[in-house]
Amino acid sequence: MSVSLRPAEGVGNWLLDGLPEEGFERLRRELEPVTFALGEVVYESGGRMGYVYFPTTAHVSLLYTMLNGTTAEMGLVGNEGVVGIALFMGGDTTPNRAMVQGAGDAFRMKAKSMQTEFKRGGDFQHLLLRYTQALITQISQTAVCNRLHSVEQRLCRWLLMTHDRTHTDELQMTQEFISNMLGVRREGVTHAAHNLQSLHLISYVRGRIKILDRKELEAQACECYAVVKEEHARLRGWVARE
Amino acid sequence: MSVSLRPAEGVGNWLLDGLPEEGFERLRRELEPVTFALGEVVYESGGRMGYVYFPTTAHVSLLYTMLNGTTAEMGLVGNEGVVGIALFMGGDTTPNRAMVQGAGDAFRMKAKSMQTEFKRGGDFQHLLLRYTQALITQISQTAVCNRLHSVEQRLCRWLLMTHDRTHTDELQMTQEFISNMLGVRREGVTHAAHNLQSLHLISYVRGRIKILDRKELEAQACECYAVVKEEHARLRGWVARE
DNA sequence: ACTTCTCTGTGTCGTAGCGCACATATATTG
DNA sequence: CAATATATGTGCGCTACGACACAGAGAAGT
Repeated sequence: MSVSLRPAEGVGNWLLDGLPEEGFERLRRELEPVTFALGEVVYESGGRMGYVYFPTTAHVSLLYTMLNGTTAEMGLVGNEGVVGIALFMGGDTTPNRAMVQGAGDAFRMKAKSMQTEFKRGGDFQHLLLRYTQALITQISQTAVCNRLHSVEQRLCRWLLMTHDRTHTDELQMTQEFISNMLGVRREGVTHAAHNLQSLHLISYVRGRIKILDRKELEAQACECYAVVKEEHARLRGWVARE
Repeated sequence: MSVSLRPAEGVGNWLLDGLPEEGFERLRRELEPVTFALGEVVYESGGRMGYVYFPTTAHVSLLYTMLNGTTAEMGLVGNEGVVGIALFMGGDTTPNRAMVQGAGDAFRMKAKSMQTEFKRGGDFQHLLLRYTQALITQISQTAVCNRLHSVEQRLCRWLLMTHDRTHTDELQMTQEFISNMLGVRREGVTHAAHNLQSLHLISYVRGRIKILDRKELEAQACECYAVVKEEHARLRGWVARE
């Protein structure tokens, strides 16, 4: 009991690592490692959700597809959170789709187990709900951001959010892909990305984007990035570190 | 015990009325009626939240103000829900503001009481969480809607959402006000409203808008209205009634 | 009745971003 | 090493919407 089976740094997911030892020990039997490939669909809109996923190195995009086929992202989940909140919120499904945006690993847990654990009502429930609130902030900010900010500002914000959930400075994604996330044309992304490249904030070739100057990217992004990041930090019970 | 102190139709708020008798009896001592005036600020961004509010005839807008002063709405709460979810989600505050958009009544409950009741974990918690998920859907849909749909479509959607939370066919609000909700210029609203009036879907004069043809408004609105409405219905455990 | 305010209508102009068409450059495959 | 597929660059016309400026038409106060 006094010796943890969990590596000192934790398993790599904030929610799991935020648990006290005893809480984690019970949960760990329910966790099963999985690997996600780029583009894999985690949940289909309205579809049955058999598991919740705690990303460690993977990250997952929450997006909505309109009747006419156009898409836009409303949230992004990395190792700070969990994919599948509807399972413990009581809705079972959601009208949006979840898609792997960065290949990598995660732990999954059966829907049933999650619901049981959630109902216990202790630290785990607390963590999950606080995370959910942070996600709500993220989605809310996306709503206003989509309305009020330019493609270029939003691209900066999006690159930063993605970079935060990635372990390298090189993101693997095409402009076409990004356009589906931002809900704009591919050419719009090309244009904005071109600008950022000529400012030496990023560089890219065929589906590989390198982040060159995070600081400047943050300066070019809209305020939304900072708002969401600070709220995530606050809800983790931390003071954001400079 | 067998005789309810609650009127047969309920108190007028879905969450409160969704509770079984015993659950409600305990809660009712904590509830205090309040009246909201149009434009009243319920919560300031980041401000202390002393109460949660269960609207009955009032409705409240959740909105965000950018640094440059422009605003946009991300959600709307009427008698189907509760204002102040951060209090039970564990965040205590949110970065957005809540403002009364339709004058009327509500019940309020002290933050502390709410947290205590929520922790009991029974039906009340269940209802609150399911409502929260519906709200998330609403905000999500607003995010994609803001990105992909025209001012006129969004105005239709917004009028319908507001009408759903109002007891009359006459809404009291200026175009200037609506423009702050939709995150567009006042002239943009004037233009769209003008169109809708010439199609005889609405009529208006100086801050009074009459809904003339709901059915057609729904046809002119984007799909977002229906998606959110159905999801609300589903999460109430009902089948949407035609 | 007169002034003042608030709300809505309208026009002009600038720009962001869309749709489409197509050129170019880099991978991948046979 | 072609041939083909994929990713990015670019130009053009169009539309929605922004910023600004001001006119007219109820309300509301004096």
